[in-house]
Amino acid sequence: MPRLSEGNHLAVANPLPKDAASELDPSRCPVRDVLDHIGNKWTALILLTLQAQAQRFSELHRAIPDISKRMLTQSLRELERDGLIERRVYPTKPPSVEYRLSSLGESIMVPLLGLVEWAERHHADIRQARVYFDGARDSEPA
Amino acid sequence: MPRLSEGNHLAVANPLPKDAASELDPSRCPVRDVLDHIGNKWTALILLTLQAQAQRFSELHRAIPDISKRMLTQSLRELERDGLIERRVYPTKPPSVEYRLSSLGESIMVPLLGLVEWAERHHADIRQARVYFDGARDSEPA
DNA sequence: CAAAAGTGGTCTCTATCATAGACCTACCCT
DNA sequence: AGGGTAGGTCTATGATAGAGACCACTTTTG
Repeated sequence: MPRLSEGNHLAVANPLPKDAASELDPSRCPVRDVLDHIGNKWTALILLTLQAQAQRFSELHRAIPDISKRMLTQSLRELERDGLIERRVYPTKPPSVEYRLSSLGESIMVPLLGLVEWAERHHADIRQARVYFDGARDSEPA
Repeated sequence: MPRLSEGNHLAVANPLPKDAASELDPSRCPVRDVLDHIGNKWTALILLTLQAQAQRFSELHRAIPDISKRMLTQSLRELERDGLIERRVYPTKPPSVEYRLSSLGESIMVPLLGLVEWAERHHADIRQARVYFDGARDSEPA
């Protein structure tokens, strides 16, 4: 049967909604751009920590002990570059650096906290699903 | 300087017991567990694609052309293991496999779509912030 | 029959990236 | 002068993502 006679590079044969199609293009897909960043293992964690209050580098490091300084620096730079946090240097005796959410950063907290809430509410379900999945694999009949 | 309580870490909502060790353990932190997964570059994209409609392996691959089969398989397994999607094998002539959101998977779409909406709404701000950040480095005023 | 093509993957190789942790400069305290 | 804190940078290394070959099975086509 003649399927996909069209030569489109996207090759979407289904009448998918427009938002699904736009997500295919990484260069102009906001979702991928944003999600790739906040999904970066540490970024969301940093945002959530800063949401409580502005914090200094070392405070952040203590709050998230299992991040390396290098990754903390890198993640903070990225968040700063994206305008989600602000970096303020105070010319104190040893110059202290404070990181705080920008207004843009605060605005992302709303959906992000929604996800956090979901995670807390359904984490047990996920763990249970994993146990079942792994168990079913083990006792899979031949 | 304001001393941050050591147990702050993400548990903004709950009063944290002195058992800070449990917070350090990523496998026990629902937020990290969940975010690490849905932030995994492809997983959120797959969920969003499946949200439109249940799809087969090849359909998914066509819908997300720039994922390799290997990563698609791996991501689908992970999502299945976490109970977010269901894998149904139909014993057709060439056995066809259909992936669809589970009820748990549908429930995560609510906060996830919130994040998507945020991303679409603020993507311009982010890009602008990046331009400013990168430009400010070059033309740093004295 | 033989070849092609589609479905649902697995396997291997390689380039990239994150991580740990050593190191560094500057300042303060004792 | 030794040690501690602050805010990082640098490097070696292990894990990981990505590309693409390969596989078993089946239907279609010549």
